[in-house]
Amino acid sequence: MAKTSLAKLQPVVTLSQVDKIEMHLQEYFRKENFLPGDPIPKEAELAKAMGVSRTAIREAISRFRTLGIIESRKNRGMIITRPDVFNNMERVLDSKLLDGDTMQEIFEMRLVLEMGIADILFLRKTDAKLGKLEDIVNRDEKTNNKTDRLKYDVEFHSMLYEISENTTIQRFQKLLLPIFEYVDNGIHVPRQVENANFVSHRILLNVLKNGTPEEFRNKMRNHLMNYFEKIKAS
Amino acid sequence: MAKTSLAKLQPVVTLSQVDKIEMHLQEYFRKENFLPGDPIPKEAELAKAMGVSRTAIREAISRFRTLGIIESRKNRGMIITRPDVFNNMERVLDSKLLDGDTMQEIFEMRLVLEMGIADILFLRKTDAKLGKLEDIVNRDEKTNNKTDRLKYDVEFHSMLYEISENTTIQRFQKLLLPIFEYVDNGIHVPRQVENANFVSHRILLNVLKNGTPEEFRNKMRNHLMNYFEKIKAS
DNA sequence: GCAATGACATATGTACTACATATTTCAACA
DNA sequence: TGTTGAAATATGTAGTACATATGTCATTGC
Repeated sequence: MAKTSLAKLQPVVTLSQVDKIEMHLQEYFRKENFLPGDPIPKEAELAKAMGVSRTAIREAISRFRTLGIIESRKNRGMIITRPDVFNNMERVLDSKLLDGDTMQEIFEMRLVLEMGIADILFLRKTDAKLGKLEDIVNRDEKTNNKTDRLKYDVEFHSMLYEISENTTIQRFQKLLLPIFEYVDNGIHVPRQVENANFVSHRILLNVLKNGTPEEFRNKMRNHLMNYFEKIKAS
Repeated sequence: MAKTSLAKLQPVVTLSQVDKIEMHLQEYFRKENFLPGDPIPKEAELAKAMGVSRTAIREAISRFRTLGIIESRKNRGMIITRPDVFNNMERVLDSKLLDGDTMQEIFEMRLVLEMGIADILFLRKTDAKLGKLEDIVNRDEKTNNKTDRLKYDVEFHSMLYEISENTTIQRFQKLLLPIFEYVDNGIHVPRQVENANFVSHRILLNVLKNGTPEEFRNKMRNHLMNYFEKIKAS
């Protein structure tokens, strides 16, 4: 037999009935310009209109519900809802089914975000927020308890995201926190007073107060250096 | 009536039967240490074991299928699958139900990623990849066609993500491309030969070849300046 | 023997019916 | 007028039956 490349003619995909219903509904919602809050037809009506059983309709609708596009209030009908972009990622992450490589990549994504957020921070920083950040740094410097310091580390970086005022990025970061615990395993470094190059939270704070985005990015890079060293190998 | 804050004691949430089944299954899969590829019990068996109808089981399973955690092959049973982190975000984005603010925030996230990816690029760049990037720049510089230049712009930035070799970030970026078209609307700037500060793709390429991550970040910042100007107002 | 054919078992997909349950509506009643 | 309660409504759950695609295995024919 000749050495053929079958991979290219894969997508013959036979759509199931429910798949088709899902597509039709999606199209319907869009064409009729449904907006969040709008009620959609009853299950029975949809079933009758599309000539299929209520069972199939329910399964299709169930998908939209899982995606957060539709909400159904018992006995009152269903409405379109505004989905959360990262809605279901939570459950996927929680499933512990992601492979190590993906986890590692997501971890990298966090590093990238922290490096890149500098400009936004300088655009949005306020005295109030900087004050909160300073509180965290103060408390951090006062403790020697290992778990406390870990906690303050998380708080510090979370606060940075909060200063960005981008709730989507914040949400993403919160979602990812459990992953850091997974990947962080063993990497997390103690306060590095011994390392001359180490950039502390205090330094980052001061740069954010009086410095420039460029400075901040460079300091942040040093602050996260250990992680970059770690991923270089991968 | 006193001015009370009822908001805080909302979460009395009555879980539906299917919700409970979903939780139980999730726990079951984890405790039994199911891995991708493993077959799970038949619907009928699950229904009997949990003392509920097959209907309810099917709806719970349907959620896992929507999330990409389970795959069912007709008449052959169901197996655990490795979910894609951004699996269903596609459908959510496609629903056009996200509000403008969220879109804007996602757009910002892209800027942040592009700014922060410099270090990874320098860690992973190869001559082959740089060659491809140069090809794109060459073709870009040769054309004056507006749509072509837009195409090359997308290609250039996509190629950067590719150089990062982080397929998760790549996937995320591809997912977001349609959003850029939405938000980009009217912002997208023509080749700015007239602007002395403007950093071209050619410059970025050269810095990536012979410069440092710090330089690259600064150049990239200038390259994306127009967008930052735009978001400042928001 | 061995390959082709076909019957059967299996498990998911779809359909239909019935009833449970929570919410709203609205009329009856004190 | 305000309360109560019955009817109507629409989703949630249960159960049954059958369709359909896949795999198994025995039968058939060369």
